[in-house]
Amino acid sequence: MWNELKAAVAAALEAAGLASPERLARLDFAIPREPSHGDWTTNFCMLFAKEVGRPPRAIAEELARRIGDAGGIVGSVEVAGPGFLNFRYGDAFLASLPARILAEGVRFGNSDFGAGERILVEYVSANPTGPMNVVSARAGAVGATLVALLRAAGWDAAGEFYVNDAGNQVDLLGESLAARFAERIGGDRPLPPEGYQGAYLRELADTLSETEARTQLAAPDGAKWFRDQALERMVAWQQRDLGAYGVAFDRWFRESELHASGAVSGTLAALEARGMIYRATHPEGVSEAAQSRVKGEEGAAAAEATWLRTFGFGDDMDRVVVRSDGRPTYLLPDIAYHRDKRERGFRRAINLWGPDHHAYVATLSAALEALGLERDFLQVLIVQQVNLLRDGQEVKMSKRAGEFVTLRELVDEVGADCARFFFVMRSASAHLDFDLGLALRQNDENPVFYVQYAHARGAATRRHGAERGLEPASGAPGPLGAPEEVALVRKLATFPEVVRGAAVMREPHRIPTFLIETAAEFHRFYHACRVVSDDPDLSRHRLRLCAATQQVLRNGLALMGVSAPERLEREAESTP
RNA sequence: GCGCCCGUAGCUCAAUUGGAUAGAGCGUCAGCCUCCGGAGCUGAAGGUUACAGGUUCGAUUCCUGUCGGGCGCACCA
Repeated sequence: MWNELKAAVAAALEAAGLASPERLARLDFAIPREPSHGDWTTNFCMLFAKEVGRPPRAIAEELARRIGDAGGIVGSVEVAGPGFLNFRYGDAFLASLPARILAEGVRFGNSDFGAGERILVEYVSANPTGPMNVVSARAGAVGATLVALLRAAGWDAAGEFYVNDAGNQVDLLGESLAARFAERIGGDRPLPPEGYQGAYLRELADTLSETEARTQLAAPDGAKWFRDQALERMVAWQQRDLGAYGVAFDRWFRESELHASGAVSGTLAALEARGMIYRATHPEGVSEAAQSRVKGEEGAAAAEATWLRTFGFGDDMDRVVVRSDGRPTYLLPDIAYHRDKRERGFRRAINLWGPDHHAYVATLSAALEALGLERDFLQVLIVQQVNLLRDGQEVKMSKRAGEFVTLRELVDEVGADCARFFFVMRSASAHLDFDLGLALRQNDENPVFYVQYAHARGAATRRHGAERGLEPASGAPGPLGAPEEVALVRKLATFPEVVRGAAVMREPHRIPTFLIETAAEFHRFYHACRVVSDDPDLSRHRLRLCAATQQVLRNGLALMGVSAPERLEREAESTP
């Protein structure tokens, strides 16, 4: 519908002699929140009034006269307020919409807006050194929904998990596993001072083949074996937990691949060739603000390191890419990884990071620009932290004490549907309070059930109709008599635009918001309009409207990976 | 000290990349099932959008400052 509107207005602009490529590119439409303002609106007459040299209302009035019906969609156009152009659906279009929705089925809501542009969403990417926490759970829900949204809106999107399997954290993990195995057989191999203390490593040690592990414990290069064992089991564990959560990635990309293929050293060479690399004990490029920091610290400046000129590309100082001892910092493989993404043909990369990495956004963006990638290649979304509550009381999460709620525990307790809906429901950039008690409650405080109930209620109504031999209408559009019917159809009509907007803005939370509103609209309709009645014709048309609503709810829930049950099991009444 | 994110009804949050009269849910109060699932619906009360300026036809949204909360701050990832 957005496309049809744009074409109609573009033609009117052309006819009025006001068209230009720059203006057409900025031409946009929105759905007004106030129903009396129509079904669609655009403010562009106000935006161009100055440069055209005419009052906005005069431009709007001229265009309103020239705009056609946009392929049967638009019933009326009016000029309102300071120069808004408001469009209203025609009755015939609204009446035909339920049938259109059912004909499009799972594709209703999709568009080609992304024009097939390739885009890679990297998310979760939790270090394989311990169980995933609730922030990973949130990132998993948001990331998976974002990928689904981008695909629905016409992008060629893929989801990827970056496995940090090359740093010294993984070495430490292997050492910790060796220590736990030694402990199991009564051997002497102390846990490293910075080692991982969680109970999961003891469990993991128990699954090792005893003979093999004994041999490797004694072998001079046995550390590598423990490292690989620990890594593979941790990654498999992550894959299992995320799978149970309904989050699947197109690829698990390993950092070690970049080292093995020479991509890391190749990236350094490429940066060098662009004159972005120098060796020094101190950074050459430093902002005034960071200057005091550099002077304040003295420990790091013993020997020459290799620096990258990120200062000048938006970072506040240059950064070390190779340490003075010759080992690369984390930054260099990160650059190599993003270079690899670009070379695989992705035009854009979206990364979901935790709040503790937000300062790193400027550094990596600057580094990629220094490498010559497009300025808009990387987009980082910060997924804010989660405050876990239980009936209003904060759940303390301290890793040391081991009271740490994992993704698995969360899914086990509230279910994947509930967890995913709650995480996607709030904008990713805002801190989130997640109340475990509330999520478990199966009543009207819980929006997941509210939406699922609307779907199940539609299904129950259709079952009821079928018992009387009434199936949803399949022929010509029926009249929309009651205002509640019209309101519901209007709401369903907005779904493609909600999907498009959520994808363009990278705001998955708009989907659950829409679903809650749609469910409310359906419940209102259900109360006001008897669906299965003595009038078979009317009954079949209303059953079709139920079916169309279910389709939209299902499509929206599917974007979030949440199920749309045909029936909800009633909670057993505790009263006898 | 510097940087980034956040601040909206008693609580949790929306508000369509600057739009028209700031909306939902919960909680509170008052109503609605002889009828398709009451896990529902209707109504009431609740606001100086933290505060002070600025930009313009128009600001919850953008800019500056103040206050409050969170996170980060040279060869750890």
